[in-house]
Amino acid sequence: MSRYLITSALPYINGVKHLGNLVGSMLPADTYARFQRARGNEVLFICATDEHGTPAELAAHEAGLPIEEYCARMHAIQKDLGDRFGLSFDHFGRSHSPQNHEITQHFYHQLDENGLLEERTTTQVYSVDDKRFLPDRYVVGTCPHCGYERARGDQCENCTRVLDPADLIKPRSAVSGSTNIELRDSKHLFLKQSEMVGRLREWIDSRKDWPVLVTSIARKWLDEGLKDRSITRDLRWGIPVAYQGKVRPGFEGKVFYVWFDAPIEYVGATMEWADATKNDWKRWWREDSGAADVRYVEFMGKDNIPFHTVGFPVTLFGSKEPWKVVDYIKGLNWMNYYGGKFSTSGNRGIFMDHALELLPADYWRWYLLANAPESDDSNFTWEHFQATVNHELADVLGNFVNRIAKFCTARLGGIVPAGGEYGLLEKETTRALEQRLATLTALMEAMEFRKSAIELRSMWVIGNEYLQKAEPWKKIKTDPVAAGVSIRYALNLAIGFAAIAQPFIPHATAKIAQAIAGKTDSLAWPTAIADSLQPGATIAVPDVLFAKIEPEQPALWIARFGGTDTSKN
RNA sequence: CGCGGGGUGGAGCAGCCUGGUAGCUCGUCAGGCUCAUAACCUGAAGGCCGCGGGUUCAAAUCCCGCCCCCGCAACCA
Repeated sequence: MSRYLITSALPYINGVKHLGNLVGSMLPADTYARFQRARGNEVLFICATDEHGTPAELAAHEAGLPIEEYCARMHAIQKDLGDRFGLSFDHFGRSHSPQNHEITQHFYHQLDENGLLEERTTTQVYSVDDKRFLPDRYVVGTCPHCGYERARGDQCENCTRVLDPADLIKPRSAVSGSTNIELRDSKHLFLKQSEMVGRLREWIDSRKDWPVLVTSIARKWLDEGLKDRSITRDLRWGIPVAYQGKVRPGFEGKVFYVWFDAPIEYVGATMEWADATKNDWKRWWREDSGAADVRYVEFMGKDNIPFHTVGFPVTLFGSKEPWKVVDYIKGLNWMNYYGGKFSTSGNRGIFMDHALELLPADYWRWYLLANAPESDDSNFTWEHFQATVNHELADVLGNFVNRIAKFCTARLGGIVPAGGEYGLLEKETTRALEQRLATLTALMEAMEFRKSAIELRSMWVIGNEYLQKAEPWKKIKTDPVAAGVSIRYALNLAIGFAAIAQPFIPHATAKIAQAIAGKTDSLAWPTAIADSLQPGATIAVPDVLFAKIEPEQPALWIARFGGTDTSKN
């Protein structure tokens, strides 16, 4: 038995996540966690909401709630949605937890002790009316290059030029619109990443098996020369720049930058889990406390890769303590919606709560994983979604289970038939399936979900082919024993199909296992196509596993969720 | 010359690293079956593998140049 620490990129707190976020990290991570558990491995699957930063403060302000309450509510909503999507986190924490305060401040202290922090004064935009410093992107004004009037302080959307907020003509606050803004000096802590380049490059170069997407992004940053990075911000909401209760002099009213404390929350959330369940978090994170044999896998969208290949490792290495660092990074591209980005403000795309109002979680899980943006960005369309669900889930898998269960019930009273031996057809079918099972297992091990889905579907098709050749509906008239053999074999296949599909569609496979085998516990990952049903046992016909999406639905959904307008949001 | 990813039958993808009959799903057409969610199974048509050049006995695959699409450029997360 091996031990797997699996983390998913932390969803940001400021709203319900869309399907692109889901397929970009949480869902593939869950599928891998379920697969490893089914194989009998010890798994700790960690996720959390990322709660700090300016957007959270502004979203809370918009909602008319104190930031603490806003985050608590949004956390509860995201946790509930995750549960309903079947995301099997061992713990879904909060980056604002006391545990994360403690461990973030610990890392700060270690980095400081090791001489990797430096105080520097920077000039920042301050909005007098908002009584707050503004991140560059929250300052808007007229672009000095092209005259675009709503250029952001970091970049002009119109001419794409990179800007400095001081360049803007007639700058104003994006928060309140106030023009009463000024530049103020502010002291911040910089992490001397530049001193870590050699160590990081050595580490990245040693990761021979990482995806190109991941190493190329990481190398790009190193090649360009790592800049020292400010790890503090002038905000109220966040983790204070303090250690053991004492605020660093001159840093009153400042907090750590979210990108410093967010990855640390992987550790923080593990501490939350350990406190809640009386477990030992160090066993998963400290190589001097038993974590040396842990395989640590991180899942994230490509936008997150720099922070996990550079930012977080700098923190861990810089502490000069024996922390577990990531062994493998599964980076995913974007899933687009009709060729454009999912967008909250533009009312484009599907969000987790809306998705579940329309259809059960497994429909979404299957479609998203079978079309996961692994080698390239992928594209969501309702037409494709409908075709995928109807054919692969309803017609191929659902119908296979349904036809054999109904036949057994109608002709044999739902009793698993005894007697007879498997013949050539069964043996050939088993051999074909076991070949594919070996491939599937390797693909799952490699986190190739899209290809795994193809393999799964191929195995289900073999089930239908088998019935077509075995023809129990004919044989039952002439050779009841042979018909019984076919039915018994096909029922066992249904259980096997449920076991291998469980990481993808856990709710439906639980229904299959319950109806056919009366099993309520989760199914183990099979190593062979084996008989698990007792002859003489009673089966039931499961309710329709996957109802079809009606032909007229896509047009209605496009009207509701957008889909024709691909202009920029 | 900023960086990265991609361009393969009507649609969506695999194959490229480790050159050697171009594979899968949907769609289309024809047939079979009738246990089943008007489902399932079988077969067929359809591709100068973005463009140009090079290496080689042989290039979708390796090399060079060009064109087009997407994303990212570190104080948004």
